[in-house]
Amino acid sequence: MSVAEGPTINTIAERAGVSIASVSRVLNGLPTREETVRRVLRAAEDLGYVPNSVARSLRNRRTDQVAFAMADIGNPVYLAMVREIQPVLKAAGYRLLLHSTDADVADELDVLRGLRERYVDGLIMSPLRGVTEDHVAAIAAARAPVVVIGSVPEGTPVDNVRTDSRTGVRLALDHLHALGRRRIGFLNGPLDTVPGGARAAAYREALDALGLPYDGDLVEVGDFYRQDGARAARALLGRAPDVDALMCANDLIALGALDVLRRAGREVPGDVAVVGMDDTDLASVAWPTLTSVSLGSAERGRAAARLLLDRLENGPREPRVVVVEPSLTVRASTTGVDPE
Amino acid sequence: MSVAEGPTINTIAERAGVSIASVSRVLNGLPTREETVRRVLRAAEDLGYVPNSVARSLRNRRTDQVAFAMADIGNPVYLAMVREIQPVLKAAGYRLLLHSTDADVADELDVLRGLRERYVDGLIMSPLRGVTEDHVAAIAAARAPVVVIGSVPEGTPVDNVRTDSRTGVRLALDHLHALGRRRIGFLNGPLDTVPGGARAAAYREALDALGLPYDGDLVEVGDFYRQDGARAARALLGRAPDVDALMCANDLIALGALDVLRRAGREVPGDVAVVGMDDTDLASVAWPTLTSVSLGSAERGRAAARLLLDRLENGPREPRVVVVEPSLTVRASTTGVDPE
DNA sequence: TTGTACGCGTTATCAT
DNA sequence: ATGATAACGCGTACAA
Repeated sequence: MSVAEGPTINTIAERAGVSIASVSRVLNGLPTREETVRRVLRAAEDLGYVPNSVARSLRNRRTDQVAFAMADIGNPVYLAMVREIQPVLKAAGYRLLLHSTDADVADELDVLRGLRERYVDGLIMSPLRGVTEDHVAAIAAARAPVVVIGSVPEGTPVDNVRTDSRTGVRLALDHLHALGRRRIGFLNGPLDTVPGGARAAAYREALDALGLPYDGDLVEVGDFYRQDGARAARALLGRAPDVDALMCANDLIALGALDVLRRAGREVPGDVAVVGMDDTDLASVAWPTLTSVSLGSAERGRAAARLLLDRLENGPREPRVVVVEPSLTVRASTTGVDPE
Repeated sequence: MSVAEGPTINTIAERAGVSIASVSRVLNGLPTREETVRRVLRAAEDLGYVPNSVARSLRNRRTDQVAFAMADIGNPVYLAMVREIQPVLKAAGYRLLLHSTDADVADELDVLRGLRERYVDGLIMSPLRGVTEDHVAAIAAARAPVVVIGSVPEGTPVDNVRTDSRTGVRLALDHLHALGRRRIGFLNGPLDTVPGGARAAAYREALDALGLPYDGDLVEVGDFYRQDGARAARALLGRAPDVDALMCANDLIALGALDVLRRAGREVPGDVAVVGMDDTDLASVAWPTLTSVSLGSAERGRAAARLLLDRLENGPREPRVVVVEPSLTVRASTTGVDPE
């Protein structure tokens, strides 16, 4: 509430009867005569002095801030990432800034261009619709290190944390096949998103590998949210009532599918087995609990934070790629049995 | 990746053959001779100039940043708040900084004291264990406006957004009573937290109002997470097998209770009705879907952001209090019927 | 050991 | 209309 001006090193210098240089030295622990140290510290204490971080940033050319730009804070995947990123940065003395781009490419580019204002020392970004030429250009002009979570075009000079959703889909379909399912439907997200595109290809590949035919009636595309999943599931069930399993491009879609199956009186997994993707917190809350492909969101967040810190502390070096392996968390929506 | 130094107004001035004052004027849209404007803009364009936000902050004494400090990003309640706060701030031109204090009072105080570094223009804070004298002192010394989400001691000079969990508990118990439940258990969070304490009192009051006796066997205290809820539910069921309803201090606790009831073969709501609190996303995902007391997390977040913006834009004024009314979202865990 | 003076990049005041 | 110059608060090379 108070609007009083804060004390600066000048105020302290005056009060302690020394120069601002001495004040600065004492405050930064540089060798100083004991008497001077005492007087400065005393004055600083009395005045309740706290260094101005903005001035310090200007002088030091670093803000001790890092930003994380994601599509949508509401998505549990990004939440899992933030949860891991935050403590890593905090431990290293960085503050975390959050950008929500609403999966809007223009917004993403704004964030990247904004880096030139130097309000952060680095950025972790997870672009939904992929890294375009514009992204690459903006990253190059950014003058601050960027770590991208998600796939980037071959040869893009950026630190990069990715997963292998292809293998992820494969794990899921293998699992379903082993359970005897042969009519495996696929509820995907938008094809113009990176995950959507990759998962579409992966689905066909996995079918091939299993010797199952591709049937367009078994595929439905919507957005990545629960209602879209419900809509898609309804459509697919109408067209292909004999479907005996649903592979979903993320957990939210799977939840929507579960809703629809329940209302339609189809048993899960008895009639239709369901697999989600991302293995979010929701998977263990759903009923039946949801078998889900983990793409290591938490690990990816942590890895990205570490890559960025390393770059911030050690400067330029070869761009690095970290790949997080997917895994399958089996729950009741495919086996009928809940893991402890 | 590049480490090139960025152009400053000096660079531009040189290139355009004018003084830095003119550059600044042009860039800030102050009246300037057309010829000068053209040359400056041209130079700025050529050089890809972007103003340095740190220098600007130092000069303007404002950072255009606001922080939100919460106990735990993992908690869906705070997530709901962030989701609302972010767009409001963004629209007003502020960046959002996130602090996770792990419900640690010392951490909260650190954040408040940190305000004196002036790295943000304002702060929204949601202290779990209440506003202590230390908080009040730190807020007063902060030299940046603070908005507290949660209750604050009477007369504390801070903008404040609160809800009325007392009424919230009352709504839930009325609902359960109307459904014929008479042995209503209570799974609470830690009593030394503000929500925990308030809800404990509210539970007794509501029982009184309904003419139901208070029975210590029907009350269990744990932490605010799912496992704690499960533990508490187990204990309570052991002591009072005749319980016919469970009021839970938040949704996570309720989820834990649902897990236990299911394993124990108790029907929900047939044998035991369950009510959660906070009405998070999880409530509609759970099975059965969870009746939950909404404490307006989203509204509270939005209100807090607005209060802060108002204070930032209009300066000192009387501290204000916004109260968000609770409401009950009825779902299957009490009625057996899903809404819609 | 200490003080003076300059630079970090902007904005704003005051002459001209 | 424009330019020189003084802040904003801090850190440090250099001189004393």
